[in-house]
Amino acid sequence: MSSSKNLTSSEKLMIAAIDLIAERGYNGVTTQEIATAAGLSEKTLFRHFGSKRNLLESAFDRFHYTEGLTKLFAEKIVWDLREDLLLISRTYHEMMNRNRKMILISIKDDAHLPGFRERTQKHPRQLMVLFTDYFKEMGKKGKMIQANPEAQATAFMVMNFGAFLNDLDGTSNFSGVSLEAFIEESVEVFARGLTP
Amino acid sequence: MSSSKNLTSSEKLMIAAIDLIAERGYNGVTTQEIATAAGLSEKTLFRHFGSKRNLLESAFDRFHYTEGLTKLFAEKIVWDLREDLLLISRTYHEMMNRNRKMILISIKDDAHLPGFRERTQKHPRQLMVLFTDYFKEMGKKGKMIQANPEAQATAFMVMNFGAFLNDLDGTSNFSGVSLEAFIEESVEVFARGLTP
DNA sequence: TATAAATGTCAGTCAGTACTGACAATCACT
DNA sequence: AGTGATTGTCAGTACTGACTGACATTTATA
Repeated sequence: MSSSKNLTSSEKLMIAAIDLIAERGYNGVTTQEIATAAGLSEKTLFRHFGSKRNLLESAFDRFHYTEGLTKLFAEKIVWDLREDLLLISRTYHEMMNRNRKMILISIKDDAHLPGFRERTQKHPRQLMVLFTDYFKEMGKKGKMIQANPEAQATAFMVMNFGAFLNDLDGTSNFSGVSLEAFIEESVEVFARGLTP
Repeated sequence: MSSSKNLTSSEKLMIAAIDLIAERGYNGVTTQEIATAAGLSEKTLFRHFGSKRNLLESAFDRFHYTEGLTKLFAEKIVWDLREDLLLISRTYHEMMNRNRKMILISIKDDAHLPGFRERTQKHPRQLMVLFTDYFKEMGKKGKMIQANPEAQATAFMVMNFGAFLNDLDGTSNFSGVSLEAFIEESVEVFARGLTP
C-alpha cells in the first residue's frame, strides 16, 4: 500500500521500467511485464510513451539525478586528508546509490542504449577531476606525498567504484564487510599511506 | 588470416558467441549473427550445440579458466608487504583478464543465466580468503597494522576489481592512468598505509 | 575415384513481442 | 446525473528469432 500512492500513471510506468530493466536488461523485459508491474495495461504504456525505448529514455531523464557536485565539494573541504577523504568517499557513494539502477542499466545495456553510459559517467568523471586537483593542491601544501596524483586519485576512485558495484545487488559479493566499515578502513589506509 | 586457423567449427562458434554476447548481451545477439561471425551457417551451429543456451554453456566450460590459485599464491609469498601486494595485484589482474569476457557476460546477463555469476566469482572469492588470512598472519608477525583485516583485504580487492572493470571495454573510463601505473601506485599507498 | 562425414541452402514452423485500432468501462469534476 | 479525459479489453498486425527437415554440396580420407 505504500508504493503506488500519489504517483501518476507515467511515473508508475517509468519506475517499473527502471526496476525491471535494471534487473533483467532492456531486452529481457517486455512492455507487457512493465505495464503489469505498474498496475496498468500495456495499452496505457504506449499511449503515454509511444515506444518502449522512449519510455526508458523518459525514465532516465526524470530519475537520473544530476545535481552539481562542484559547490558542495569545494565548500566542505577542510584540507585535512583524513577528513576530506571521508567526505569524498561518502559523497561518492551517496551519488552512486541514488543513480544505482540507471548505472546498472547503462552497464548492462551499453551496446543497445547509446548515450546512457556517457550520462551516468559524467558525474563520477567530474568528481575525479576535482579530486585530482585536490591531491595536487595537498601536495603543494606539503600535506601529502608528492608522487603521481592522477594514479593516486584513480586508485581511490576505482576502489570506491569497486565497492559500489560489489554492493549493488544487495548480495555482497566478496565479503561480509559493510559499506561503512569499508569506508572507514579504506580512508584510514589512504590517509596513512599518503601522509608524508 | 590469423583468427580462424587450426580451430574446429565448434571452437569458432564458441569464440564468436563469447565475443558477441560479452559485447551485446545474450538477448542482444542472434544465432544467425554468431554463425556468420564464425564464418559458418546457422544450421551448423544447431547441429553442434542444439540450442543457443547450450552453445553458451559449452563455451563457458571450454574457455573459463579455473586453474588453482592456492599453490602458486602460497609458494610465492615472501612476507614482505610491498612485494606480496604487488604479486597479489598482478595475479588478480591476470586471472581476471583471462576470464574478462565471461565476467562481462555474467555481469550483464546474470538474471538470464543462472549459475554463471557464481562461477566467475569463485576464484576472486577464493583469493579473498587467502588474502585475508595473509593479512592476519602479517599482523601476528608484527609486519602490519592490526586493525580490521577483513575490511583491509576487502578494500584492496574491490580496488582491483574496480580497476579491472574500468579497463574492461578498453575505453578507460575514469582516467588515462595505465593499469601498470595504477598497480604500482596503489600498492605503494597500501604498503605505506598498512606498515606499522 | 569412391565413400562417409561435415557443412550449406532454403523453405518453413512456432512462439514471442512491440505496437495499433475500435470500442467499452471507469474516473474526475461539476 | 452528465460530460470529458483516462484507462481497459481484445482482437489483430508485422516482424523477429530460435529451431527443424529435406536435400544438395563440399571436404576429407582411404
